[in-house]
Amino acid sequence: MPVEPDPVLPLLWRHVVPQEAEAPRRGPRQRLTLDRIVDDAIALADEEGLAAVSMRVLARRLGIGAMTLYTYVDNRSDLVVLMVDQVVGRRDLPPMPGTLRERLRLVADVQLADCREHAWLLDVTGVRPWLGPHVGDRYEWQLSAVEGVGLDDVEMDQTVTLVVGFAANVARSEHAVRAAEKESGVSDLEWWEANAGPLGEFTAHRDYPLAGRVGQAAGEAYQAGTDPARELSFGLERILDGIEAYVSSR
Amino acid sequence: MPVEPDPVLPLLWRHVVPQEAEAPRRGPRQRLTLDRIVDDAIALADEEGLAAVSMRVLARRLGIGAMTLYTYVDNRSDLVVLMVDQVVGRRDLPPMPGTLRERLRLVADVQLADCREHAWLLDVTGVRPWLGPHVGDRYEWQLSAVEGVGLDDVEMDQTVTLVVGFAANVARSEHAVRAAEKESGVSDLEWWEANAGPLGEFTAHRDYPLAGRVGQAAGEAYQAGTDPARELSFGLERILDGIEAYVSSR
DNA sequence: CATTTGTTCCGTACGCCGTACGAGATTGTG
DNA sequence: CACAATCTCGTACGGCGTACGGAACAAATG
Repeated sequence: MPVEPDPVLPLLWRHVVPQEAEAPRRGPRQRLTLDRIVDDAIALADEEGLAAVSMRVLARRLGIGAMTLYTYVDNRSDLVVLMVDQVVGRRDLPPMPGTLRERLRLVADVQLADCREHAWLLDVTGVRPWLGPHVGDRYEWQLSAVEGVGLDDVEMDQTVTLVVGFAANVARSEHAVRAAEKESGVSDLEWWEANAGPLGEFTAHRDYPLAGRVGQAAGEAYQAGTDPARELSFGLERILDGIEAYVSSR
Repeated sequence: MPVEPDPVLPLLWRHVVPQEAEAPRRGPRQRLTLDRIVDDAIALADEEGLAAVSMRVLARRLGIGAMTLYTYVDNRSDLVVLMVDQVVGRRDLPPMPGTLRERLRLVADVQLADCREHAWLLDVTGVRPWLGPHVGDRYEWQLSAVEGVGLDDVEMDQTVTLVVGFAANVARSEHAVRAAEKESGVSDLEWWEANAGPLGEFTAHRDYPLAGRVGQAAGEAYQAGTDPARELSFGLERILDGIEAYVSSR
């Protein structure tokens, strides 16, 4: 059985390929644009999380019937794909600075900023990469940071993946705390105040010499929250050291 | 309003603290053990994914009524917390080898293996870390890899986070492909065969000099799938280079 | 012994979810 | 004008988590 082309692709690339959208179609005009719908879906996800973007809630927000959404989009997961590409396309990508180190730092900063502003991006799974034009633009821009430094093609991809993945992990750990607070309705600090006692009784039955000491230090450092960039910097600098060493060794 | 202690904690630590579980309780004995329930939930998640672990389906698998599950667990998210700690506790942790590099490689390998065998771990979000005894054991073990090399406490945590997070990202990218295949019912290869044409028409309207070249090379390298460890090695070795350089510079 | 009390078990029901289906309204085409 | 295609959207189905209440049961109490 042959596989049909994915119907979400023409939607993703709708602004790149003007196509025959100009041909007048029968029936009433659509009252909304797909851009408007996806923008509202993004706003909703920013405010309430990806799970809150249900077809009914989004439709009500847009002032249309729930099923009307399905005349714009085949299903919910296609909508999420469109959201990702559209939100990635919003950021205009600064020109690459001079040194490799500065370039990769910029790549990480941009990724972290996007994931912080749209934490639901971290919840998007099961999407084939490299689908939409803006994601393509982003990948192209990221690769331009490591072009011409002596890496082969596969290594370029792996380097970008490494840096971008690390930035996403930083955002993910931040997001995990917020998500837990939101789900339970209890702030992180309140939770620890209420549970330090019971937890202490339990851990007393086991030995956690390192975890106890280090966990506390890391928790305080995080709680102090001096520089939000601080969490990023240690890991990122180690990664960049490793990449620079590799590049200059060739 | 004071916050109550989290009722999932006694469940998590039930095997560590024998507590008053021995006291005979009124009413009929519970027909199942919590361990059995969580084990079945883990098996179900391994087979069908975390989303397939619904209270009804799990209860049917266990041969009990759906609502009976709530006499063992307060709610579904508590069940997931128990699943995580229990599955993390299954692996027995090998002793740490001699060099820092070997140690961190082992930490990464173990993390990757767990995430590959139980890909649903990557879907677990909103869980406060450091909750259960086995997660604590794991963290203790991971920290022992970087103990005594000259890092301060916060740096030890960041180093472990860096390595573990990278291994998880490798598993995540593998999982993303499988998840997309499962959701759409179309294998990755089939999808690209069916969509290479349309996608080519779209990308022809835009310039992706690097992304086109590198994406193809990376895709082929992945498709060839020579050594599964290969994907891990490049990024991990760069990270370890960076960590070693930092450690020896102090 | 009988009664009370706290548990376990679980059927029913409510309000969510994604979405299949089909009826009516609206528009361009022959 | 009639026809055909398209948009809009109410209804409905099967899933989800889980609140609630009743029945069965076993230990504590009289």
